[in-house]
Amino acid sequence: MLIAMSEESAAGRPYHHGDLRRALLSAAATAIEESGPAGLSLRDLARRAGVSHAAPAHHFGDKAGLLTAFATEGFETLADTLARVRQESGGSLLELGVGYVTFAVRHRAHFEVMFRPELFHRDDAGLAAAQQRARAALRAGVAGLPAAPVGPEAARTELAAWSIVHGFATLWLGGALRPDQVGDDPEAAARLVIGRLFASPG
Amino acid sequence: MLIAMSEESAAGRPYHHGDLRRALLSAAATAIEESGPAGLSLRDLARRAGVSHAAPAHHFGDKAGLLTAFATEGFETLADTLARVRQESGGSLLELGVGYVTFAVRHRAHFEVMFRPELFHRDDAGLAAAQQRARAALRAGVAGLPAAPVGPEAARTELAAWSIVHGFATLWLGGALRPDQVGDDPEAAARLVIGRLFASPG
DNA sequence: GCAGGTATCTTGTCGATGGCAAGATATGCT
DNA sequence: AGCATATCTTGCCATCGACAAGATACCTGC
Repeated sequence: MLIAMSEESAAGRPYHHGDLRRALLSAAATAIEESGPAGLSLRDLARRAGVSHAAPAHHFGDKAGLLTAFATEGFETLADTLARVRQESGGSLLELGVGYVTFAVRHRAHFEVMFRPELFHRDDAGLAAAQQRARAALRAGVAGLPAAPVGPEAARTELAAWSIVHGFATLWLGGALRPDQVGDDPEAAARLVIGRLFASPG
Repeated sequence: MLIAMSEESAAGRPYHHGDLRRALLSAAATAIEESGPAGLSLRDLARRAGVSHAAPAHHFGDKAGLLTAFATEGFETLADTLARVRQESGGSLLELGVGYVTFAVRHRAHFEVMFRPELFHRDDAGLAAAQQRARAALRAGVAGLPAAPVGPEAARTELAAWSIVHGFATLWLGGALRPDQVGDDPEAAARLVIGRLFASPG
């Protein structure tokens, strides 16, 4: 519950590792980027953090618990990213979509876990709250359009926007898009694709 | 190499199981629908098929080999589905997109493996051929539009269409869409969403 | 400052899994 | 009929997730 970051963290290894929970989540990102969520092993994370094989269970209960925390972290980062983009771009839905893709590419490991509910505890309260935050950020992007749709049309627009950016991100991460066809810059490619759906007002 | 479907298959169990390869692929679909690709176990498949735990390895080499065959099967079915839809709908890109979503929902297990290259051998020749077939079916849908785009614009349209249907299917399968917001009929919801991108010419 | 309580981590174990090796058995070709 | 081969079985090992029990360091209350 408290942050036990003493001066020891600078010198030797902090006591009882000091911040194992964070270290494990960080190691998980690296491991998932290397081998995907299916190849993740709690024992491998423990080795990366330099602790015994059973240490992770204390912080997360089980493997799904760790991935629940990992997904929650992802949804929070996504919500923050979208909020910041909306601020900086003046409410452009195009830029919001590009921000979504940017998040997926830069936080590939998180993104790959976030939408795979069989990997984590989908009824976790913190997770649901983070999901709501991210969802609200997306909705605000649609609601803030100059010619903002209302009612069912708004929901449809939101879902269409979400679908196209989510689909592009997923296809990109899955390696389904040949570099010689879409280039090697995911943001530029995303901008062209999303532009096919919405003309940028900003 | 040959189909050993003798008259025994009707009476008792066919000898040496008869068609274990097919039985394992079929069992894999059921198992993946139940627990996702990550929870798949070769030993569980062997139990479902009534053979010893090492039997699957003979047909597929390893787990990734089985999933390679499984993904190939998926791409072939997808290509067939898209070709049939294009025939029946008279070349409507909207209906082609709906067909993509229908495939994903009705062959959920296949779809969940097909775009996760870390699960299979991505350099497999048969897999690549099946991917090409499916990809060509999608491209033909764009090329057959009444006002068919050409050059880079065609590629952009193709990618936008693929992204929006793939994204919608992925979000639907991942349970990210609340039934009270999009209903419980994926095809109807997909039609509305895709319609946001392309007006149906058919 | 110290003693009890607690959070954190370790060690040991169990059942299950993937993969490999070696052997058994049926099939088909000659 | 006999032999080569495809198919399947048995046995084994390293690894994994989960659990139980114990050790260690911290922290609170006095």
